[in-house]
Amino acid sequence: MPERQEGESVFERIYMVVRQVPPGRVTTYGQVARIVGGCDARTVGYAMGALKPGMDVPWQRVVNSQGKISLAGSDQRQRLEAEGIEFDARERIDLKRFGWDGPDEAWLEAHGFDTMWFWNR
DNA sequence: CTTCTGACGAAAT
DNA sequence: CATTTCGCCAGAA
Repeated sequence: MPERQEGESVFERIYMVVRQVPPGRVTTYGQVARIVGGCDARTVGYAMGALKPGMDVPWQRVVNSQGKISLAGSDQRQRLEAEGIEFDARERIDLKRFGWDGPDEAWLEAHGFDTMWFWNR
């Protein structure tokens, strides 16, 4: 079974996964937590909140399970629209259209994540 | 060492 | 639909 590498905190593994989300697609706090394993959606939120300038993580591509933006008063919506993502009249993103499928099995394997996620996704 | 504090989610009520 | 509850974090005070 996959184990965390020495020196890799849960936050660092969360950032690794979020960096895999391509422009024009979004993931959710819960989905990232399921991929990383060993943490929950709340932890992913904490990790995003702990980002510091220069960390190069596409935080704008992480939205909540309802397809809405959780961080009010930011330019998150503008950033996403600039990538081609559309919002409906209720400020929601259609996850069926813009949701990310998640990393492929090879990537999970190469980075020490549980590949069972791939089959349970 | 303890307490507090944040970008969440699913289920039960 | 609105609330409540509780769950594998990290850094600052």
